Amino acid sequence: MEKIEGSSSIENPRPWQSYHTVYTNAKAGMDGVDKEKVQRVVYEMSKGSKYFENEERKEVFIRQKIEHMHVRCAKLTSADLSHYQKVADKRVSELEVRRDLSRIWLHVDMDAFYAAVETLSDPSLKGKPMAVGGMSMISTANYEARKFGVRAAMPGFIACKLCPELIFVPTDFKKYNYYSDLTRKVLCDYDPNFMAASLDEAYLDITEVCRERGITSAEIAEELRSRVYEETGLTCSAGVAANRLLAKVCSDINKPNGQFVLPNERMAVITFVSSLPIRKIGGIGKVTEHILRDVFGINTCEELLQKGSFLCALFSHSTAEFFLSVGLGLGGTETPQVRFRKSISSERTFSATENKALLYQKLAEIAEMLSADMQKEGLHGRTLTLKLKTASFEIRTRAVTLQKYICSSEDILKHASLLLKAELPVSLRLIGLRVSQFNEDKAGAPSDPTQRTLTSFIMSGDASRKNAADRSSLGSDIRDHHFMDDQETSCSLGIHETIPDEVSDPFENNCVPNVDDKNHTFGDNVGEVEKIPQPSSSETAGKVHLVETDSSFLLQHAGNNHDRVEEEANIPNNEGVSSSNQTDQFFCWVDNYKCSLCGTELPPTFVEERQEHSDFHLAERLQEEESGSNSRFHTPRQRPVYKDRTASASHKKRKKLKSSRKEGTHIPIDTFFVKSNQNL
DNA sequence: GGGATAACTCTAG
DNA sequence: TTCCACTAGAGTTATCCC
Repeated sequence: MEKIEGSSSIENPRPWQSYHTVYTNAKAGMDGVDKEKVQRVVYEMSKGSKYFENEERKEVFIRQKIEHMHVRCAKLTSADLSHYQKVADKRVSELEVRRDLSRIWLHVDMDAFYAAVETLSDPSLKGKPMAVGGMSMISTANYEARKFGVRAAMPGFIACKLCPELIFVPTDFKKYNYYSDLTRKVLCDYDPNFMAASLDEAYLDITEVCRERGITSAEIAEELRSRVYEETGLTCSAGVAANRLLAKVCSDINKPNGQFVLPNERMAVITFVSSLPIRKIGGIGKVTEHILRDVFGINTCEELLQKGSFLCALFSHSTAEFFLSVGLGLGGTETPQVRFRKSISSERTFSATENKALLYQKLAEIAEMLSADMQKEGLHGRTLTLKLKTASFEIRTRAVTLQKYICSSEDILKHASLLLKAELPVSLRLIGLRVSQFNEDKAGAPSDPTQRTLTSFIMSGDASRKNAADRSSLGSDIRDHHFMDDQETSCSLGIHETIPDEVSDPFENNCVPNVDDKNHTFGDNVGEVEKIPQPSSSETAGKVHLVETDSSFLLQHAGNNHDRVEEEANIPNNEGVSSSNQTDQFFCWVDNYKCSLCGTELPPTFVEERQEHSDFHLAERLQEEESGSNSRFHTPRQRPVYKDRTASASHKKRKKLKSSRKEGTHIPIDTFFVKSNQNL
């Protein structure tokens, strides 16, 4: 999507070629697929939709980030580069010292798991293109369907276009859990401490079983796959290597029903990763690949090492280290002990609506579902996060940390309603709720978050160091079999302001619809994780940060509901509403395209973004004026309550300025390099 | 300066 | 005809407060 906006089919006869979807990376069973055709169909089916427009917006921001990185690269002097080359060399040396070739890891991955299970249940599906899922989204597709370009995470209606004969089968997680359990019983014989990554994937340390039985890892893999087939009738693929990251890459090489063994020798590893595309690495997704390729010209893992100086110069320590370790073919080799879940959530998509009663009804339903899940697990948490997806696919999250641990649907709904209320009016297509910061009492009785526990007291001493160490030894997506003990989560004795639980509750005065109506259109609430209550050592009382950080908020709400803003935020009447007029006095769009103040390019079609952008400059100017008079910023904060997000106009403006991630020239460049799987 | 918190982003299955 | 899910973890930045 390099230049979709404004381009016609005459200017660009193949606009789909630049439409970056997640469907363009290689996937097992899709070698012979006509990729151009798939891209064209996906593009044709998507263009013009709200989803597509949002993808365009996201693409613009990524391009801006890439531009910023180009600029930063260009500013690096030879002295800088020389310095960062030394930094990179030192880190590579340190990483090399830590290379561990003593363990043998096997990654087992069931072939098209859900589809294979459905075919077992209904043999008439054999040989026919089939997908598990529905019109909105496909969970997985069998290999016959993949030949047409149909794949997981693809909307069903697009899949239909690619393969009109496609058979849809609804998901049935009872079945998948049953077959997953059968498989895991086999895995236990090879590594009782195996790490399940999902229902259909697991990592096994087969070092001991190889040694005890005196056979090779290839033989173990053959035997294991054969036993899984005998027990379940399902095929799987396996990868064997010295660490989990490489084992996962290897399991994909001879898929389906195959295996690949990478010898535990340094040279073999180095040779293997040298030509390996970075996208094959778990943790490097569409965006990271895009940036590494466009900014640094990096396509293979070897090039990560070659460009080490640039990576160390432009990325955070942990991110740069991850890239270098990938270049060296390093990954996790230790088996973590226990791991606890850190959050639990529930979200549902529905037809977009701005009907308040309907939105509160959806919220109530989700609160019910979440509460039921929490009670099943005996979980109580005190941070509640509301997730919203607007009709235009914009994602917002709003969170509150409470003084007490909650798990009842009433408590969840009470606080969630307050968060939602602050966002109204808005047209939404998704509402989600997440609870985190669980208590330590596994029996379920909420503990007092203000009281320090012995565990947290002991563990708090080197919290940050231990967290860093954990990250380097654990694949974060190993989430459902052995949860890491994260009791060392940092804590402090600092006293913070907290939300009184008896806070004035507008929800109680709201007309919240009767939640008895269970005939909602929500899909199955599926959880595939073995959940273990997580202790929390965070002992400080929470505080509220309900101040909007999205620059669009002030504008949106000032424009849509300025009465409320005026009343709640005490903002002068014309501050938000007429911002564009004020801005026009010192700001314009050069060539109707470029910001006269900062040079950010935004096409005329990006109406909302341009509005946000101009208001950003207005806010910036106002802030300058305020800081000149030096007044309100030094006023002590009031005790925070829910209305705090609009309690102080100056406060709000300041926060808005600093965290406006949508504002082109002020976007932190390297904020989004997440390596959730970096240690596999 | 550092811990806690909030918001956002990326990734994976 | 239908028109892009759900769950979870982790990293980064900004802000507040001590």
